[in-house]
Amino acid sequence: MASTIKDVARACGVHVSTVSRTFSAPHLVNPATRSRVLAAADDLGYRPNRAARALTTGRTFNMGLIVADISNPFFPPLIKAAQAQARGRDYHVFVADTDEDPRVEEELIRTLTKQVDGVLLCSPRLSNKMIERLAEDVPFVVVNRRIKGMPAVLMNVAQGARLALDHLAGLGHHRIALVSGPIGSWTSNEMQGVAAEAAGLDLVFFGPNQPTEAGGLAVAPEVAACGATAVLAYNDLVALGLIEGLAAMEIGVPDQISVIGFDDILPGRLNRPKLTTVAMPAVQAGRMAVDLLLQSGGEGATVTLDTALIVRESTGRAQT
Amino acid sequence: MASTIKDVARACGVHVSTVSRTFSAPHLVNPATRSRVLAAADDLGYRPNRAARALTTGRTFNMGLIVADISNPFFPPLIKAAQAQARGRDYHVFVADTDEDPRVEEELIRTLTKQVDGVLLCSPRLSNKMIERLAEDVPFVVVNRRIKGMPAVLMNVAQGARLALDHLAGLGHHRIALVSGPIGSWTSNEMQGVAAEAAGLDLVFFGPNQPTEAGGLAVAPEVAACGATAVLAYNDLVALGLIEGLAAMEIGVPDQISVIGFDDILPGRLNRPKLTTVAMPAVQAGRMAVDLLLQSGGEGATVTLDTALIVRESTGRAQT
DNA sequence: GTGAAAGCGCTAACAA
DNA sequence: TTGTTAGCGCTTTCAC
Repeated sequence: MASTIKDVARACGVHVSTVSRTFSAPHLVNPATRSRVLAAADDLGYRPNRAARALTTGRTFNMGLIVADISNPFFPPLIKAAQAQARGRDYHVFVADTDEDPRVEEELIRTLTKQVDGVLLCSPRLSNKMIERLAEDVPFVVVNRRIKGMPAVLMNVAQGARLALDHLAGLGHHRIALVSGPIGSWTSNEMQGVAAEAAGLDLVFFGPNQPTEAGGLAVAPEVAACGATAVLAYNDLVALGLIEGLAAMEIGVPDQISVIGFDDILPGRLNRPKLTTVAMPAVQAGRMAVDLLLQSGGEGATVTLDTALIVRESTGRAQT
Repeated sequence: MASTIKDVARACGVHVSTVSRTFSAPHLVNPATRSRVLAAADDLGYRPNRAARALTTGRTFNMGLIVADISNPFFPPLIKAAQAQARGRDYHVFVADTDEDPRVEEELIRTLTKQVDGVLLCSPRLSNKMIERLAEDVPFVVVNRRIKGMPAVLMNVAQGARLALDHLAGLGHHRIALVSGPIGSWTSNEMQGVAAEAAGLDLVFFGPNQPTEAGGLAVAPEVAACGATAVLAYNDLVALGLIEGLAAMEIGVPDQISVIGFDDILPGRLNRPKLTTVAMPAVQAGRMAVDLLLQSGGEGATVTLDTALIVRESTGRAQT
């Protein structure tokens, strides 16, 4: 059913290499022949087999996109954007979910390696050393993590955290709970870094936590008990879980406790109260990651994207 | 850097075909040789090139998953599940977003065809005729749509709609607004079919609408004005938008109007009031779709998955 | 049980 | 401008 270059060649009485040329170097073939070939190809519904082509050229026109959890609402917009950008460059993208498991992540990368021109690693859970090792076999662009000498798309979490802390301080909050994410998360570390140098604030640290609603729900009692009047959560999901847990204890947000999340995901925008959050430029990040991967020239380039505080309804003046 | 079958062959002094056999038909090779080959392969970090293998075997161990909008919260769990199931079968999956554009959808399928063993079409926007045509070149499994003779994974929307309507009737609602989705949506049609045969209920129809929060927000005034005491929305996003629009008009849910959505997406679970909804088995659908695609025997098999009403907080007794 | 040879669909020198 | 040839990495007869 599916026609090959041979069929086309036979159909218009030329050699296969001529057909090949019409597609990969059209200017090298006689206009008349070219149009004959094109007509025949169109007629047969011929499409070059990209995998076969890759065997000789070394370029697959495929890329991998590896992510810890597709259903974390933070990722879909990023995936969508990356996928769209890739399509614009005639690339297909393998999307793989590691289920937060480093072993799965490693195995996925290994099996993908030969089939792609590069892979986008989003918030990887693998160690730096392992990533560096794997990078010997396939080009990476890392999103949300900094690894020396490796192209990366970073979001300015520190900036966002400062914005958030300033906002809270401005509302009269002093004792603030910092609810972090999983161990080894780059984002978490950045947040803590900012917290460590925050002057005049009394920060209480909680972690590690699952980066999910459940994680937030679980720490809610501790957070409530610590005497903080505000909390900065690892991400919106955690923040939302936290709010829910607080509500179960009849603690109102923002009346009794203010809550800020990170990411700006859809559920936060729809929540009541609407979540105050640090918006992460996921769409832009997806696009940039693809560009960085494809412009082989820019080795080691690191892009840092701005974040922004979006004040909505989950933060308010500290109760006195 | 990346080693091939040749490298392994040379490393342990056997012919490439022996190495090939060790991986694809281990029982045909002498145990002693086998372990020598395996050792060498491991040593060199050899991984078979799947694309090259596909060239001879005709099986790529790749599949495509095409979806209209990755960032619609309904899809990520389905994608994740499909991806996980595929991984368990040693398959990789190309995920592509069509941006709701049929042309993009067609082009994507065409370029993917040679590179995959089959494709999962989720809520496709293409015409039946076109899908049937494309199916000549690559096996499909369609999700959320019925096309004669084509394997499909359906969710029992009609059942869910009946459940929802019964629930509302039981709460004393008679005049119920039906807020539909886009034109030509299979799901919308199913819902309307059920509505048409609902006895003793006074249904008011609104549509078509965008399948988003904005769509719900936009119809809120009309719905409020129509005198209905309850509404069945096309999906959760629409329901959420509706609730927000109603709130803006100071109409309380469920005190003044009850609202039911479809899908059971995360934002609905986190919303206040928590959304009453008809849960769609997205995870199961993703898994089943993969299974259907892979069990080539089951041609034309159609699976219909049950839906379930999840009563939460957005529905209550009709006000009298 | 293992090697030799052909071929999958395509590209890339090299000739003609 | 076009055809010839070789080969990408792998599998699969077919001999041995």
